[in-house]
Amino acid sequence: MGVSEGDHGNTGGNTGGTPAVRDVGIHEAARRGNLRKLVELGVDPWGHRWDDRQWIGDARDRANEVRFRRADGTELDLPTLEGEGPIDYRAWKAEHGPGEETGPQVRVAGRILLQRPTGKLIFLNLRDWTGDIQIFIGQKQVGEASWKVAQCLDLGDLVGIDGRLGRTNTGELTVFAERLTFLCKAIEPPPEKHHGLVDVEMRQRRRYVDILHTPGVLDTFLRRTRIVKSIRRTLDSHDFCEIEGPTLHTIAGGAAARPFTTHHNALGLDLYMRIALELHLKRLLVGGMERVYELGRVYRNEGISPKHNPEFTMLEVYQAFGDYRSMMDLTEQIIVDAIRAIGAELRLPWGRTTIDFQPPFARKTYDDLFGEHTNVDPADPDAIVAYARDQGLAVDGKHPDVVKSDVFEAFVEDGLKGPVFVMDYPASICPLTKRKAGHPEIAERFELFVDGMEVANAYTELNDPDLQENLFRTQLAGQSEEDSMAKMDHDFIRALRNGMPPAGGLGIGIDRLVMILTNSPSIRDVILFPLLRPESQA
RNA sequence: GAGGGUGUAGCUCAGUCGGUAGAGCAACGGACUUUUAAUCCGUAGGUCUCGGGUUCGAGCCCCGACACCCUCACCA
Repeated sequence: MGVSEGDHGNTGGNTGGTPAVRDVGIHEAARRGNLRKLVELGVDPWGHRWDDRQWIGDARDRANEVRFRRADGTELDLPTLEGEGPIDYRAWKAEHGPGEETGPQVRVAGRILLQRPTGKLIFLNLRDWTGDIQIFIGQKQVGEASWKVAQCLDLGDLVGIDGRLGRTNTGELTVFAERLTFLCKAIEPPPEKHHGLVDVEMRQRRRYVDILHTPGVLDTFLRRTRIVKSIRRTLDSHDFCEIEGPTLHTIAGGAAARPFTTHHNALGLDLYMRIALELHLKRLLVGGMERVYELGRVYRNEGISPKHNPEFTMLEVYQAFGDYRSMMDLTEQIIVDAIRAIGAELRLPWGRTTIDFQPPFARKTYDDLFGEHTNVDPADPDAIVAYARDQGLAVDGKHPDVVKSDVFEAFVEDGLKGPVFVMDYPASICPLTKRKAGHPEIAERFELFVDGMEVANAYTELNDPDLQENLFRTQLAGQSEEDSMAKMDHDFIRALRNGMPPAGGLGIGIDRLVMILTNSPSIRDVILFPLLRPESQA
């Protein structure tokens, strides 16, 4: 850094919360200098209420109100920049004059992204979350007080502008400032103005900078909120009610994953962060909440990858007297509604390809896909084990259906472009699922795959308490207890003994759905604050 | 957990064969009332991620650590 406090003489003695002992970089020193000048002008550098303004996007929408009034009283529309380069608006005025431009009064606020001072005139590019607009600040036009404030502006500061909407000589829509109101100082400089923040690690650690300066980031996260709102709207329109279940569990049930552990001091109780929403929602089915869902965070203590974050958002839905086919229709509607909610087409770009979400999505059985992709008879366990061994998969000591599942995951799932519903899984790997009538070896379960990624998972829910208890007791061969979904939960069994209506249940990984709908290659592109190791404080 | 890659100014990036650390933007000083990544003149800014080693000499070679990215494994 090299610039110590004394060098510029503008950090010492500052009582506005400046850290007492710290090497202040040249950028911070300059900004603190401007901050002090503002204070000397009697301006609060941290601003005040300014909520009677309009969005920049709304101001831009008033562009058609900017008109040219000729001396004879007639009004003309202005030429616009539609698709073309800059316009020589000065020449246009000379041609159509004499006259003057008129435009509506606007009040906007935003962050200074670019500054182009040209002597007694400053152009700003101002941004709020609805868009950008150019500001014209002329020394004569804006008045002495505002001009003095304008001399203290740094990139990244927040300002409010009162002025008239108009166009500059090049035709650019601009607010011609009549008053400048300072709203907040930025002590840290923004990133490089052409490229923004590029370093992936810094983008994640300083998401506030990323959202502001990396193109498309704000849009992706706003789309995420629209998708989530749309999902709630779709479910609410079918009379589902949203609940909040416990996130601290004494038994980490409902899925096969390693949990995070935690501890309650007063109770002296070790607890798990939930890995799924399932078992409590089903208890509510027993309790008569016939259509119920939760949209919330679950935690899995597993590896991190472009498709996995330790905490992620899950939707689980349960519908009394439905089954997995009801859930298939609902899944389609949730996704199609969400795509419409973000104003996208049903044919969505995905990397270098597109994915077509025109319903109905393909529906194929597990065994059919298994046979298509492996040329092995899905009903022949010996052939499957032999195939798995040939392909180098570990088979020793594993239940044949586990081997079949391993083969499916290794050689079928990745090839599923989708969207495709994979239906009817081997019952032995689905301990919470009802068996198909007349086919006890097949579970009424589907998973929705898009580009090899599991996006949704649904069952016809198992509601036979005796069978459920048996499945909890029977560990599958080759599965360690901690890897198994089948963790005994006596209270859940007791709930089933009170009678759970036959039902369909559905789980959707919200982060993955958002990835696909926003064409984001990594789950960390759709999670605001993904887990990172702490920054070293050196 | 295994393998590969990256780490240089506030930011974005160069850095040749191992021989004095570079640019653009940002910053500072100056000029400029219609600019568009404004322009022009000048100035300042570095623990080359960290720690060892080899060498007369290391941003560069070797060893180790840390962080992030990618692939694989566990998982959704």
